[in-house]
Amino acid sequence: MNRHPIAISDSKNFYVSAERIFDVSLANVPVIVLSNNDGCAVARSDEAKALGIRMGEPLHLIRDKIERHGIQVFSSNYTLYADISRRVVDTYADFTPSVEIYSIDECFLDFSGFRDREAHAQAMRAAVRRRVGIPVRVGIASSKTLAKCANEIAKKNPIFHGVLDLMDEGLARRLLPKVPVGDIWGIGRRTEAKLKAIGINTAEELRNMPLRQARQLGTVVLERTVLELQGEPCLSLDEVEPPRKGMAVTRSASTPMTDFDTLFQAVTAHASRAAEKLRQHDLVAGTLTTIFHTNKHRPDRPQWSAARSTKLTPMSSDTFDLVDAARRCARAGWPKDGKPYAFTKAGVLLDDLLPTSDRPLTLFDTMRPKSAQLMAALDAVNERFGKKTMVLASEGTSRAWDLRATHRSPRYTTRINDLPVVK
DNA sequence: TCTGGGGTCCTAGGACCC
DNA sequence: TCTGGGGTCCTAGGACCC
Repeated sequence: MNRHPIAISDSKNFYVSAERIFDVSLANVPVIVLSNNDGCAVARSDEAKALGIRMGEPLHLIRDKIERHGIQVFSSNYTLYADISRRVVDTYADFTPSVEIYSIDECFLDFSGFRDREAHAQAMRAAVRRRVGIPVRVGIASSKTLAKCANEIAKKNPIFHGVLDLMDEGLARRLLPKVPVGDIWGIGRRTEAKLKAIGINTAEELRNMPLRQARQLGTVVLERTVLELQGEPCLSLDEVEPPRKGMAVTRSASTPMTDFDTLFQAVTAHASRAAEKLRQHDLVAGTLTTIFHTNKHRPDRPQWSAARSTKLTPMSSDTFDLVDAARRCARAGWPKDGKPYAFTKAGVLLDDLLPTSDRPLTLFDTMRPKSAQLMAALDAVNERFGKKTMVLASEGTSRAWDLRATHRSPRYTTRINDLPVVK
């Protein structure tokens, strides 16, 4: 089989490493970076990990430790991290023709064609260290999942000096029995438990699992993981970033929201931030959803969660439209049974995103059905398709026909399905 | 009035990732 | 008192149409 080496390079404790670039006094001391709301630790230096600070640990539970050990604490600075990330990617690009950005601190790299892959990876590491100041580790294998395994092993065993090449089957057979099944990319807590229940505890054991059984236990996703562990690539290197499908603005509230006005304010703020984000990315949204729920960490208190969606017609990135839609959704989800709920989280989700330039023609504005707008929309269709055409509002309703009668339109009438697809 | 199957689209929920 | 935020993909089941 023709096996192309894929590398994954990830930055060590990325947010912490980024902060350290600008402050040498942070070297060799415990450092943590907090989540958006300063709620919990999302990045930890090795020293902080050694003190037992866990990923996602709430700040209020570790105040003691911070005090006692003089741990340096930072709020997250995503603008900075994004900039550092871009510089790291630029450096990778000097070492391979093909880079897939997987996350803010990880890239998959095409490593085929290099005679000494390990030396090449070491040279790349040194370059990133020198030019950007970030330590990275590299795993190499014939599939993404195996490369992630290699990276994981290199991360935990200093003897590899930050680079492990698992293209060699003999080496893979020696090392994979030592990788816990839960450490494999794509195996989360649920699947780990299911696998352990049937005696599969390591990467080596998972790789030998019958495909049919894998599919039955964990759908095609698990089946792919097994194939990938066998060295058969199922996930290709994807250089072009796929268009985004949805986006979200959600926040936990420091003080619970118990009355509707307070929730209204939160939803309003999130919706206008969401509108900003849309415009930043030159997108419009077709669907808006609001969500809010009570504190799941307090099951002793009355619980409520609500999610309500609405279609945005026309598709929009207009702050006013989004705020308006979000408020309507929130009102629809607000509890009516009079219990004293304390909401601690609210959010606005946007879906069915399209680039602004691809915004489809709006034929009927259902919120404000004015004949002038209707005729303007039809004129836009005519102009676009170069023929006299009238489009039905939808098949199976008489509304379009009624409109046609009302306006005595001289235009032709065409089924919506017969029109060219507007993308 | 009863009986059928096939296809598509949509949605909710689960699981996972960084 | 205080417990992150932002994503993707897959499946099952219902609605609807022919």
